[in-house]
Amino acid sequence: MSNIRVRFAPSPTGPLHIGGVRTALYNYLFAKKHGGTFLLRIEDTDQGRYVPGAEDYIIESLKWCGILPDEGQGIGGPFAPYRQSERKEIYQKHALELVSNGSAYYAFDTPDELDAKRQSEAAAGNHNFKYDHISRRAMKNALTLPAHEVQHRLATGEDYVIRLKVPENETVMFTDLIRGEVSFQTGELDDKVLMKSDGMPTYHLANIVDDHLMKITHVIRGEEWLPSTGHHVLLYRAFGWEAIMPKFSHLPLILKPDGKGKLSKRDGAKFGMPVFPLAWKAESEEDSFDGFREFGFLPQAVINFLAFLGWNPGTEQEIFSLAELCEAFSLEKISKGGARFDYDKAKWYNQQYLHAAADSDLAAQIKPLAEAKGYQVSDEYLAKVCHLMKGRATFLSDLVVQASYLFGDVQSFDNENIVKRWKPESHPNFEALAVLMESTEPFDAPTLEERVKNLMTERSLKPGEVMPLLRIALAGTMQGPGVYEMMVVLGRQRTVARLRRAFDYFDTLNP
RNA sequence: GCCCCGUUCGUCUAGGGGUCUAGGACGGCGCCCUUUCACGGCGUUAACACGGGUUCAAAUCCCGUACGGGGUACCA
Repeated sequence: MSNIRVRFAPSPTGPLHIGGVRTALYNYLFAKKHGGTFLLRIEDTDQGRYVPGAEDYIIESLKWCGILPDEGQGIGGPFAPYRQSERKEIYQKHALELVSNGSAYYAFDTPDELDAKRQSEAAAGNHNFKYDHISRRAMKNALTLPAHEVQHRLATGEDYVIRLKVPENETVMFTDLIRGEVSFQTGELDDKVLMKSDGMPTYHLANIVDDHLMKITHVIRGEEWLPSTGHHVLLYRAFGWEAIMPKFSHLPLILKPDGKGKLSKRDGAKFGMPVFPLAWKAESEEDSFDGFREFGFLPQAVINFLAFLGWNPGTEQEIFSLAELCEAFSLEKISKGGARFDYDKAKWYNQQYLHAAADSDLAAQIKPLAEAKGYQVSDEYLAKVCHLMKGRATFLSDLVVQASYLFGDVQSFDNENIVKRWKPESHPNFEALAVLMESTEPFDAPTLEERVKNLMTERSLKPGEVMPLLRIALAGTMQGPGVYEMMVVLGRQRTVARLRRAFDYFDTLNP
């Protein structure tokens, strides 16, 4: 067991976005590759954005994907609690430590005052007001106020925040495992709030403290965090942890299919595809979504697809099981540029996995779908249907939807093709086929094929004038599995009855 | 605006100075298989953003420009 430790640290503000799932996946793969530990931490420091149910959703999603954490919220472990709202005192203590060593300071400017300041600055032509080493000299904080007044304000319970005191003129540099050296001039960085007036830490403080305390060795997160990593390094420095801080890797973003910006929850409806792993039910229709699972995706396919969205092993193999991904994964092979969400590729992966899946496994998975449609069939029968249909299905649901005629009577006939092909005068020939079916023994595909071919020869019938009509009689459509295979699955009784009924119906179209 | 990051076929990508007349996959197109639809097989389409360097040699290294993305909150 190596001491590699990584974390997935989502915020429970709603359903877990597919980009978040990929971040979790890469963390999981990296941990497994190195025999390390993958942990789940819930970053719920924003009380205002907390959404009930989101935490369970996150865990359910990881479970569905098969990438459950080894440690963390919902699992437990030596560094509990793993929910940041339950670690308030820890952050408070650490923030105070920074205040006392001069790396942070109290500030009393209210949100309203800051807004007003931004507006007045904007009116004066400065559109990028920052609370930084220059502007802090003119604000209400422990750097400008006399010590006794600061004490008084604190003592009387006035609202305050603690801000990071960013040095004026330094270069802060770190090595990103994906991007190489990245550096920032501290003069460009603002004095980030570390502790909010409600007593909660901001992400910036909490993630540094927790990553250190939880002995995280590698931070693998989205690119949206790259710009604030300068602050994070400054924080490690302020705590005296810079020499042992985690290695950073910033993942490229997943972009909209049209490439215009990062993929967002609204893109699902816009492009007719899922952007969440599982369904999410909110109060409004607009905020409720179906997930990959509800669309009929297999989790293995989603994982394979996601793994390849921004990563590539450098070989020409495209299909990878989770275990193979763990073996092949490396951070160095992650690409730097953002990757568009390629839904066609996702569907292709699903089709590949569907095709390769065992009939019985598929049967178990579509059973709820079949039952929901009111179909009452045995597991064995379901497996036979899967065997017939899986080669031409993209989604799990296709196995049920496209095979409706295997579960019940034909719902609609392809009348156009019937009219084109059916000749009432050959009804006797088709009746002869039905009679043939009644006696064919054994009732299997090779035997049926042989007998039908013999009969066609005897009566000088061409396959083209027989097979399409048999197909339509059994399935109603010109599409589907082999005619003889369908007959076997339907069984002798249903086949014969269905044929006779259909031929009578055909007569009514072409009298 | 400012800061950070990025830029190879339509898309995901391989490529880490010569083996690149740039490889694979998805998509598209065509053919074969099959008197269904798919699967499958074969073939085809199509890219190193631009401009300067460095070098005997650059898709690969450096600089600039353009374009794209991200960040710029008492959100994460």
